[in-house]
Amino acid sequence: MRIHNLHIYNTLTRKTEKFVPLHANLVGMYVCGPTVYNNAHLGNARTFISFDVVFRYLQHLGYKVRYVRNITDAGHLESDADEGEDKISKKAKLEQLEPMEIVQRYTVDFHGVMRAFNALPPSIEPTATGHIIEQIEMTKQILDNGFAYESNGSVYFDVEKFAKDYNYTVLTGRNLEDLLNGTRELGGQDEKRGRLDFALWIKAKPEHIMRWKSPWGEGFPGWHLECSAMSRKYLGEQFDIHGGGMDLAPTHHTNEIAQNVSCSQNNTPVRYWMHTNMLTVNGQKMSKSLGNSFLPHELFSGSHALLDKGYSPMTVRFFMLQAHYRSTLDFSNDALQAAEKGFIRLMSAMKILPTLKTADKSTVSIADLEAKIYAALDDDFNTPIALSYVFEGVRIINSVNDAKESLSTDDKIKLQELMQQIVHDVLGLQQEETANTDKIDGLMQMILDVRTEAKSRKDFSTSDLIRDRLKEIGFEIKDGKEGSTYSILK
RNA sequence: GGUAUUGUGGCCGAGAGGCUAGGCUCAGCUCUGCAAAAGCUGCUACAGCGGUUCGAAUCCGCUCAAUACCUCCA
Repeated sequence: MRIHNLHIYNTLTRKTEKFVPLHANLVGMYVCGPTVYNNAHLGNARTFISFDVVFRYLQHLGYKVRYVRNITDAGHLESDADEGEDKISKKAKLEQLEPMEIVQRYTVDFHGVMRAFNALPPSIEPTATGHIIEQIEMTKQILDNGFAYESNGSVYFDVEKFAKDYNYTVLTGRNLEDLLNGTRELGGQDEKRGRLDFALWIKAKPEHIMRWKSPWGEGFPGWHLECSAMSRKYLGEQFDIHGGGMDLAPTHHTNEIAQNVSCSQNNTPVRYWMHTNMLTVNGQKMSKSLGNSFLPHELFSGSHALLDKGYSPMTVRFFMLQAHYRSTLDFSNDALQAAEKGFIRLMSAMKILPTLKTADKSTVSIADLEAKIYAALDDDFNTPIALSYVFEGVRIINSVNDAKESLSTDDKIKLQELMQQIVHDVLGLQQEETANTDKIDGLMQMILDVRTEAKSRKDFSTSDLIRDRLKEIGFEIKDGKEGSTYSILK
């Protein structure tokens, strides 16, 4: 276990607090996953990349982490007022497919996107439809505890009753009265008693495809319930970290807490709530409904109208890590361009690091650099600051390579370990080169030898011709003190 | 309308009462046959107006602007 001093910003307290897990060395973390009725867009990806770094860093520190991220494959209605159609069912009807075909298609898509961004798979990825029994049991328990009521085959959570015994708005700190006033009036024939009440179980209309038997008739679970039931099942009545996008805090997470508390009577089901901020486009939130969302493949290929060219998954991951997870991040061509250059510089430094020559003494302090990087990550996963010090490392590597600074053998090993662990293991950034096979390498070496020979004869027209022609094909030549090297341009 | 949050140099984006964030761009220099790369140096910063303080981009107040939530979204 690494000695550390991790602090996490907790939405519950609106403060950055020292992280102390419930059980030493073990961490339970739940993150709200996607509703698989559509392609995942980049905003979704940002959240999961942010939590991927959290997961990776916790593991790096030596914790045994159980990371649960659900797949919502039922119960998510079009409106939080518990009206409208189930999103999956709607899409299924639209495309004339089985709901499970929709679920399968977009789950596969989601996993592909996560893999492209080098996000580690969670420890458990449970689905809502796989936990109907748990959700029914939980609904029963909440009913028994008196915080829900049945109405015409549906079961609703009684928010105002809950608010008498507990703090319903702990997470957002909002005033309950304001919420009540801000919500629309209930219609005359409404099944709900209170304006803020939400469904635990919803009676299926005759045309509804996805339905299960329950003590209250055939129906399906409410959206908020699955996360409560599954986090409870796999992480217990109280666990360490719960995460999700900021837009989930006021409704989804608030209701989740109410369900957990009313079910188990445990006042604090989650100790640290983490919320990631939104990805914006021209200052506006990227969202499916606004129609300004980017699909990952549009970004990789550059086919989106707002882009000049494509950007690789690792460039995008690097770009996202240059902003803190609790800040909005604006998506633009210029910003991506800058990120791409920076990322390439980082990766080429990583590549020359093992080849550096060592000296008797170091002129730089690797221990200092290490301390600064860990201090940044310990401060609420501050990846932009950590990256700024990683670039200090890049400067050191390049300077040593230019013989302007020197490294002892020990320090070189230390720097290699540090860069490897931070850049690859924690930040999840990796070299992404087009197939660099041995044959290409041998061929290029031969060409470079011919060119070097020409240069030694001061036949610069030949050496320049070789360089220019190779560049046209997509190979860039760099002449260094120790000879020429090549890299494949994208 | 209510409730929040934010406003940093050409762009992105950290920080946060006194000490160069960083990346990209641009200009100059060093190195190099040239180029590229790399290193060094420099550039118009902290929305506006007041206040607290020896000192504020950082705290307080007001104004302006933007965004988010209150309705589906990570």
